[in-house]
Amino acid sequence: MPDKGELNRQRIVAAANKLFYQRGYNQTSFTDVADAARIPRGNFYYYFKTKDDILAAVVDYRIEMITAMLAQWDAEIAAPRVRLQRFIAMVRNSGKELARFGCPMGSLNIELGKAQPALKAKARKMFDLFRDWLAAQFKLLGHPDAKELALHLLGRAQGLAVITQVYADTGFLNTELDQLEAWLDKYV
Amino acid sequence: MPDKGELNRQRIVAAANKLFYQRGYNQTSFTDVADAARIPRGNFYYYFKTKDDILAAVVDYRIEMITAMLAQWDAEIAAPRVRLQRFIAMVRNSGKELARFGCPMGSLNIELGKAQPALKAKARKMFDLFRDWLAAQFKLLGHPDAKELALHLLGRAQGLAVITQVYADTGFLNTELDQLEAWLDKYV
DNA sequence: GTCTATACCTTGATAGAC
DNA sequence: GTCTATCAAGGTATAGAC
Repeated sequence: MPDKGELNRQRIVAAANKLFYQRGYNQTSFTDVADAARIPRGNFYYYFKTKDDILAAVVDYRIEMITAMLAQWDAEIAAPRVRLQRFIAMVRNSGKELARFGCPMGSLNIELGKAQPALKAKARKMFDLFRDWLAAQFKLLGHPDAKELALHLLGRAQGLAVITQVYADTGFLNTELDQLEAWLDKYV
Repeated sequence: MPDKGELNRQRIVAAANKLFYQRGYNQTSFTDVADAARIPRGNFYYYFKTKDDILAAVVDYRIEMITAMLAQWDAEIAAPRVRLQRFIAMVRNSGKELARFGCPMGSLNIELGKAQPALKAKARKMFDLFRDWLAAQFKLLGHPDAKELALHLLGRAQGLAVITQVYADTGFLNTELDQLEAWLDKYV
């Protein structure tokens, strides 16, 4: 069984993960995270020395989540085309959160990309996971330009996330995702 | 001729506009703006009472710029299809800035959308300008679903901006814009 | 491992002399 | 209109008792 320290660490990462998504990294303070995790501020530094360390742990956590999700899709779904549909279904299921807070991957990368290059490099790895997984599916479907198609789909999803957040509405998201599904069926 | 106060005000807005884009709104301090505008910190408050006031002025400034640009396109270009191509050309010409700082409209809306709803409402108006102008062009081309098409094009551009910033590369941007131009020629 | 207290800095913002 | 001095609040981070 995990020791108490490890449990506290996990609580902190989970709380930070949520806050960084909902408020943004720079808009979340140490105190916010400590309060949410119900860890006294002083004790906090036993687990993480700097705020950047917390972000690194949060990104690692997200990378683990994404990796596990993609592995599960691979295990559950044999057909690449259906796997791609699963990706689109995930975006659709995230509609409510997208409308409120945008894409967790996209918004973090945009925030860090402005003036925190070291942190951004780490955050970009989340994109790499999806890009490579999508490209693998397109390749299985016999597309030589698999990487371009992967970026196309990823870019479409990011654009939808932005519009959905800007207008705080999922209507456009759903019609566009319908079109993307039709495109997958017809042309891919 | 404008009085000195008005000139100072304009200098502040111009400096803030640049910094809010390059660093983000919340990551830009009063001091940053004052230094960039070369206005002593104390004197600063003669022109703007709060940071939100500066943002409001910056958004108004951007709205003026966008409005003027769209009006100029309308005046210079008669054919709606060519106007739409002009929009795509603008995105293409912004490649370098997109790679470094993302889309000025998109990144601001995403940042403010997280936890500053009042400020976000104002920032969204920039999107409205483009959406309505694009919709007008599609309508002139006889499309009953002009608003959907406008949001589609706007969303595509936003998605490209995100991918371009995440990977700090304009290669994908340009190939995708080529495809968008072909789509305009063929299907619109 | 846990927690209190606190140092030290930067922030947005004000007062008031000139 | 301009500028100095300063404030209170909130930020990250540390020292050290328990």
